[in-house]
Formats: sequence, structure tokens, C-alpha cells
Amino acid sequence: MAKELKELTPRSVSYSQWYQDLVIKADLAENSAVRGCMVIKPYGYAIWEKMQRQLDQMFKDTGHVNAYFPLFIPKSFLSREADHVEGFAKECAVVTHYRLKTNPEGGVVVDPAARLEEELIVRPTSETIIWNTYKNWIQSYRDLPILCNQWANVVRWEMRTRLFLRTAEFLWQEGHTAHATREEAIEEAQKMINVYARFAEEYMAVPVIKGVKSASERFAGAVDTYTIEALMQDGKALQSGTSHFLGQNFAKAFDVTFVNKEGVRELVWATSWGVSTRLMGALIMSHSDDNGLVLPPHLAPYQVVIVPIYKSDEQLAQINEKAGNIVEKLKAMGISVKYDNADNKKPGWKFSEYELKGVPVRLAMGARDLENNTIEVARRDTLTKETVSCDNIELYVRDLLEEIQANIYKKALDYRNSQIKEVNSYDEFKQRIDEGGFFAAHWDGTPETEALIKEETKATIRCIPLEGYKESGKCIVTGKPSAGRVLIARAY
RNA sequence: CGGGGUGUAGCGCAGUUGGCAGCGCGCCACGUUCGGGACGUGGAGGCCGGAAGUUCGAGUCUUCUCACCCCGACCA
Repeated sequence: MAKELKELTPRSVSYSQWYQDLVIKADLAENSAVRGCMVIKPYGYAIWEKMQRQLDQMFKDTGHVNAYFPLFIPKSFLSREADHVEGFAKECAVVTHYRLKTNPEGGVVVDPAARLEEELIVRPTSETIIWNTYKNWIQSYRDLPILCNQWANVVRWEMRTRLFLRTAEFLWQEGHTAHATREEAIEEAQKMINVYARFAEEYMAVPVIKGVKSASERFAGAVDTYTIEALMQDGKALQSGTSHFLGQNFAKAFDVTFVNKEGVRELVWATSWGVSTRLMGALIMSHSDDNGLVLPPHLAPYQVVIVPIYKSDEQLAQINEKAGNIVEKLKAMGISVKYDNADNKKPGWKFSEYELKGVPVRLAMGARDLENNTIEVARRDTLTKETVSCDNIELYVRDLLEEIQANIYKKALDYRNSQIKEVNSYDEFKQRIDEGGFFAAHWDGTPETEALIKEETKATIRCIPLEGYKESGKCIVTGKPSAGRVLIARAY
């Protein structure tokens, strides 16, 4: 009965069921009493906090500061930018009243007398409220650039939700910057997509492709949307972060101008960029297996867990002392470690549990090890075990963590690279789309062709890659000239 | 918004032609165990999603409702 207790649906049976099972069983999140909204549980939140801490540092290292803007946006703000309202109007939560009253028949009802003069929208994103604010902050070129980020929750009333991948409320950060020149704003948008790509690859161990979105996949209100696209184990793409060059669209909508060095009034240039708790989904789906979560050491809440194996209190006391020593040494090196000597669970149970939770390195110490001055080291990524000396174990573990980090990245990268397929005809593309993966193909650049591909294959142009694929050719659908290949895939 | 499903113990579920509301896990107590999810004995735990109806009698039948989940169209 041992392994069945995990009750994880194998990936081969149903990838989406596996994902759901894993999120629940690994204690990352659960569905809440509110439709489409999740509860992020402590273990899942610990991973998010690690992501946040690292990203926040990277934002600060690139000159940004944090601020906070309101949850509510006056309805009129949203309609100032035509494309923007078009993009978000269908999925907004609207606040219409500000008071309840007790119901004579029990409970409470909305007080009809307390209707708001102007409805408030729960932010689906904050461009409008922020640019309305920036108007007051900017008069001169000396006030620029403004490089603000905020960590916040936003609400998009999605019809169908999936834990972390798409929830009605989600956590994210949104950077909103204001610049004096077009060039500077474009540079900022590109800088931030590079920050995201570096974070994904170095911390999440998720390889991503940087690119530009086609017009129809672009953020509502943007001139250009830069994206990082990751590939999940089932061959579907996941947009993992976006950075937008907004041009002067929001400056126009909110009348944000500055006086330049020559004394001439100009519209301000803008960017916005964000990543969300969706990254959790990317992290989970990129590395995990049928035994549970596999976490990259750089983001694992516990990088190491130590499990004592003992038959008597006396033995436990000896192990406690020796393991305690190792814990101190690991902590001194900045490694997060959990020593689990809880006596209400057996070692086998703990092994299975930490495997499910993706702890990168597990150390086990028992009577044999006490005698031999050894310890058993098990790595989550390969599920291999070996017994090593306790001498300098902390150095061994430190190196092993880096090796695991590199290994899971390489594994994900090899897989991703194996799933990029060049296709040169629409027939070939249609035949192979069910295989999954990225298809590198020529496209004539028109929305009509893009819409046709989506209609007929449910695949979308994920991005026009920033690097590589620049040779010219002929569109696989229309045969018209194309300047370079784009990546097409089915996506989450 | 279309299609499918599920609501019974903390969780996962069973409950036959309508007749004492059950099983597994978990939980509590005690003991034996402990190198890959241990076992024994005892124990606690329920408005059967909600409302109305049929009936001597409803978890079960009828009607109405509410909620959630899954698959599609829309999206980070």
C-alpha cells in the first residue's frame, strides 16, 4: 500500500490531473470557498516568497523602487485608453455599493441606498490608476525617469480557472516606468524581459525563449509586448512573463506631459512589466515527476532535510547531537535545512513526504552511520542515494545543491530544445501539431493568417524570437515572403 | 455561456426493491515498532448541500434551488 498513498495520477495517464493532484498533495494550494480563487498554503507561499525576494532584489539592482497604488479603480479611468478597456472590460469585478444592512429575514443584504456614484473596478492591472497618479508627479525632464514597481493582487474574472495557472485573483508584481524618450522606454522594456529570463533560468531552472508578441497577442494598450515563453512537459507553451513598451498611449489618455531641456512640452513614454503566481505553475510543471514535486535548490523552502533513524531514545540523542552539528554547519553556509526528528512519523513516511514536496537533498542518519561516521545522501532530481563520510559534509552538500540546480536546468533545456521543430509547410504543421512543442515556421506577418492558424489548429504564435530564426523564407500558409521564423505552439 | 459530473464524518468514498448511516485514511489513548508511507487493542467524530413534496417511514423517489469540479469558447 506504500506508494499508492501518494495518490498522484501519473503524467502519462493525465497530465492535467497530475498537475492538480500535485498542487494539492504537495500542500502548495487549494481551492477556496470563493469561486476561482485559491488559498496559497504555507509551503506554496514559501516558494513564492523566495521568488519574490529574488525578483525584488533584481528590480532594485536595476534601479527600481517599490510603491503601492489602490486596489480600486474608478470606472471612468478604464475607458480612457480604448484598446485597454477593450482588453479587460469582459473580466472585471465591479464594486457598486459600500454598505450592507441587516435583513429582517436573517443575514445581511446590500443596502440599496448605499449605491456608489461612480462604480469602482477591482484592478485587473494598474496602468490607469498609476498614470493618473504619474500626471501629478511629472512636470519636467528632471522628474524622469520614474521606475516604480508594486507587489499586489489583481482580479480578472476568468471563466475557467486552474490553480496557479489561471485564478480569478492572483498575486504579481507590476513595474510601471515613465521615460523622456522612446529609446529609453524601449531599452527599459527589453532590460526587464532580460531580467525575467535570467530569473527563470538561473533560479527557476526553467529555460525560456525571449520574443515579441504578434499584434493580436499583444497586451491591451501596448505598442510592443516582449514575452518569455517556457515549454511544459506535456508540450504546451506557458507565457511566463511579459514586458510592454506602451509608447505614449497612457500618457495621451491621462495627459501626462513634461517640459524637455529645450523648454518644449512632450508626452511621456511608458513601460509596464509583470510576472505572477503563474510562475509557480511553470516551476511545478517544468521539473516534477510522478513521485511529486522537484524543486530547484535556488527556490526550495528547504534545500536539505535530515531524517534520523533510531530504535531508542539513547540512539536518537546521539543522532540529535551529530545531526545538530551538521545543521549548524549548513546554516552557516546559508543553506536552509530542516531537521525532522518528529517521532510521530516513521522514516519511510518522511522519505516519501519530502520526495512529494520536492526537497532537493535528503540526509538520513541511523545506527550504522553513527558507527561509521557516515550519512546517507539522497538527491531528489535523480532519486539516487549514496553513503558518504560526515567529514566536510557541508561542503559536499553545498556542491551537490549547485549540481542539482544545474542538472535540472540542463534536463529542462535538453527537453525544450528537442521540442523545437522546424516546419516548412502548413500540411506538415497540421500533421505534427498534436505532438506538442514549439514549431518554428515562416509567417507572412498578417493577423488574418494568424487567426486562420489559431482557428484550424488551436495553436497560437507564441512569439517572434529575439534571437535566431532570422533567415528569410515563405509563409507556410500563404507563401508570401517572411523575414524570419516565428514560434507556434498550443499554450496554457 | 455550452457539454459532462459531484455534493453523505477532517479527507477519500460505499450505501441494493424506500426500513437501525457505513468503510478506508486521518484523529485521540495505551503498547509494540522505526534503514522507503508499521501493527494491535480501545475510543471520539453526522442537520446525508438547501427547500418543498410523495409515504406509516426518504441518504435513497419527485420538483425546485444552491454550490463546487471537469471538458470546450476567452485569458497572465
